[in-house]
Amino acid sequence: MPGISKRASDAELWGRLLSTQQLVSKELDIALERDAGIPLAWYEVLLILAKSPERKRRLQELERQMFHSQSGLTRLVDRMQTAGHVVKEKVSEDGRGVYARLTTEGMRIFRRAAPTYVDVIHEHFLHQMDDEERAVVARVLERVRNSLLSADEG
Amino acid sequence: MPGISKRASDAELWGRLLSTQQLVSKELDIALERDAGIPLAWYEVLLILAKSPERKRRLQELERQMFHSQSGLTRLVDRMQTAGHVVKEKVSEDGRGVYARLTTEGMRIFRRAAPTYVDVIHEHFLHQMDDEERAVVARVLERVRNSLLSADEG
DNA sequence: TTAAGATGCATGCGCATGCATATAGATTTA
DNA sequence: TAAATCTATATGCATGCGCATGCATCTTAA
Repeated sequence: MPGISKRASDAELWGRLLSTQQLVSKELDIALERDAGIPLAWYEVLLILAKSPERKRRLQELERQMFHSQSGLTRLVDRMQTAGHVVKEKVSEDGRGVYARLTTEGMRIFRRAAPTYVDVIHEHFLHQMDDEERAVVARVLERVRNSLLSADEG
Repeated sequence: MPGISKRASDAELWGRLLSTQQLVSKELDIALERDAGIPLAWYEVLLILAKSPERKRRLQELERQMFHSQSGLTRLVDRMQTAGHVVKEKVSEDGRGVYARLTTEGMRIFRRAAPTYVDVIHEHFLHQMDDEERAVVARVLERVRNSLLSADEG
């Protein structure tokens, strides 16, 4: 009954993606908390800022690159500022805007956290597939994402 | 430079999985809220219960099949009971245990929600890949999940 | 140049979550 | 069989989130 088993595995595919994401994220969060004392959400901000010119980025841009609401991002950055990892700075060209800028301390924490993050992703995710499988997964995920992003426009 | 682009796409692969999961989940949540008036988390409970013998399941078992803490599950079921979708019942063989049982109303809501759920998963996820790709993705995700589950035991 | 609307961020509020702990019942052990 | 231990669920508490809204600033157009 290839038809039946095919349908069954189809129905499960989304569930597998979900549990994979949850398990890897949980693993990342625990490892980062242990090795660098920060939650995963903070690492994601540190990563974006560390790759940005002048190690700063407007909240607005952070919001688009992350999956947080606007208010959620404001407060996430607030907490990181309290912890000394970032500072908020006014945007001179736009009186409404605010930059989040990485501090030296924030950069230090990022450097400590990065190897942990990379290790977990490699060990539990990337190393579990060969080159060909990686290519297929990348292609499929990209297609799915584009389908959703273009749907949102309408 | 195949080496460089390969590394670049590797680094992004986890990010793509993450954003795919977030976008599809968001889409599901919005669609279910609109068509059946329930959040995604409720649908997941309804689905498990609807497939269970006598449409009931112990909280303990629900907890294992879902990604919620024990207390989170207690309260999720509480809210669904308040809404009339499930009832909690004592387990006669174990005085500590509690069943969550689907009510007629809960089943009604599930029947209304199911087509929406299935449609979104198909349109935005399953239909975005062919049979061969589906097989690869299923295989890879299963391997990743097993790697994480066996790691947790240690 | 000024009024109408759009944009960027902050904040009050209520909800859901997880952790730690409490409680009640089951099981093991001496 | 009483005490110790373990298990299933509930609950107090702190935290983080999103929505709705507020306020300041920018843009547009007549």
